[in-house]
Amino acid sequence: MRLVALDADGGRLDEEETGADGLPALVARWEAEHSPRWVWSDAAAWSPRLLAAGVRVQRCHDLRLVHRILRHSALVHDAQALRAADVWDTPLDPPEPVRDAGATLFDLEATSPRSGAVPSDLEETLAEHARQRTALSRAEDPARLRLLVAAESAGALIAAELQAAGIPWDVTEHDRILTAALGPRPAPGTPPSRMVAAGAEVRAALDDPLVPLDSPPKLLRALHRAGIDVPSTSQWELQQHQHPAIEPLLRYKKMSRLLTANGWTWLDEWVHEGRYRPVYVPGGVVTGRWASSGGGALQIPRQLRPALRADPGWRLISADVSQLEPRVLAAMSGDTAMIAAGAGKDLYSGIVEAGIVQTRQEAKIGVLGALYGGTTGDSGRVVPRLRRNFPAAMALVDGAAATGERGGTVTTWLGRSSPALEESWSQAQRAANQVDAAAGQQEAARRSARERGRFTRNFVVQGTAAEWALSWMAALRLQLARFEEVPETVAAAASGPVFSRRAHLAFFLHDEVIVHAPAEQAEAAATAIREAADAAGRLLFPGSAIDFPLDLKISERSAQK
DNA sequence: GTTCCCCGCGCG
DNA sequence: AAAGCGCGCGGGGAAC
Repeated sequence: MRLVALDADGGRLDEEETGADGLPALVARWEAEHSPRWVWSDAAAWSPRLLAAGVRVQRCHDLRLVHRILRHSALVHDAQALRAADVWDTPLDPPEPVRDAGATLFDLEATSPRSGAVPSDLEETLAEHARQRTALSRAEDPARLRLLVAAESAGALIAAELQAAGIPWDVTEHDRILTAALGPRPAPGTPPSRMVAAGAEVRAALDDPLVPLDSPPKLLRALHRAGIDVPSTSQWELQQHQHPAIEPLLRYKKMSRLLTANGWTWLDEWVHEGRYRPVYVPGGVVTGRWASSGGGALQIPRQLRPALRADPGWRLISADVSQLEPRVLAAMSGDTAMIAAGAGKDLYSGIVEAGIVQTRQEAKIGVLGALYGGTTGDSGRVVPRLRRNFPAAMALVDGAAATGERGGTVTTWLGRSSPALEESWSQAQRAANQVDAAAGQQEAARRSARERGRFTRNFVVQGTAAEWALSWMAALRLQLARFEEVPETVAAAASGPVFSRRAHLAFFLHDEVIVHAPAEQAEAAATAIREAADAAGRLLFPGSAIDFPLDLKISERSAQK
């Protein structure tokens, strides 16, 4: 394969050829000599093989991810050429981890580039890069879009690095939690003892020795037969009722969830040599949030947090942002009252102290209602008060909702736009507005419009929060990469060649990061996390008084909240 | 026998 | 307690 060096205007400066085996060494040399921004087809395809060889790059431009932003962004006016190149519009997940070691027939496929992936040959890579450069240079507000492009690309590197380093995971502690909750690990195919016991209690209370507790339709019929009149078997419906079967059933459901989602089978499949290596999917959510694929990385139950444990002589530094989304909304809208309510403290308490609501819980429900479009219950009662006290913030989300109800497109702070609607949606709306439209048709169209409005209302805030989080992690990653290496004697070998001797990101969850660091670097890592949060705030909202306070802890074990 | 959808629930 | 947004996953069971 060939590497080409380009100048700032896209002109060719230099090029070099190498075989696949020589690639990491050549990349390492160019990285050291030029510190370039690597333009490549897809970090998810290139980065893992470099990391495995002990090579890390500082910056990249991920053509696949950037393409998906630019082709939809309302800030890009001249996108015909980009949209025509639709092989680049690929949502492809990273390759499946090889689960079946016996599948030798497919070994070749597992190590070669992914079938159906974006092009990776030099000419098409250069052509797409040129299209993206053109689109960016002609965009409205190119500076913001360039921040987004850089942040999204940094995210692609971080996702690959998080997977390579892994989360230090204490199998013994995980087993202890499972055993305490479920009973000792049972033989394969048999349920654990405490589930068996809870199941027996439910069946006795229902006076029905054969109820299949794992089949919602059958369980629902059995509940009805016992006189428990619930519309579904969900826990919050069950909690409304008094019956001796309810308590053991809820207990059974909790245990069943833990066992099937994160039980011993999960442990065997996903934790190896003390590391859980989740598959992150940057840009996997329409709003720009990350998704995950396999292992449920973004749904690790809080109950299992104690199983995250630093290697000997290392620490975990976990930090989450307090009320990220409302703060992002306050900053975007420049709502001075809302910014002031959160300044240096808990935003919800600030709303109470400003005399807008009585309790922190009310403040939280009201703010979530504002972000999600809640109209009923407590949230519906509090939102109007927020609308009076935070007019700019509420105007921003109300405006986004109104745009969505009309079928319009909304755009995040840095330029990611909501996906286009199906033509059938607009047709249904038009049809419902004809004089002869049936009442049911009109009601369905109104409901669908309101749903779209709630989606676009939330999109601008959730999407901008995702941009803030990417900027935070990108700044943090570069700072951590400058830390000194610690001696081989305290290396965390399981973190792999790039990360075993230096503080590194180990976990990310929307508004939370965990860094795994040698004990002597823990304080410095904590400082870096705080500085990166401040930097992200200034980068996205220069001149704004908004702050992003962190809840940060240094420990050997990740504490349960 | 395989594929797809729904339910329910974990996370933010 | 959920509600109002965004996800992934396992299990059951219908559809193919």
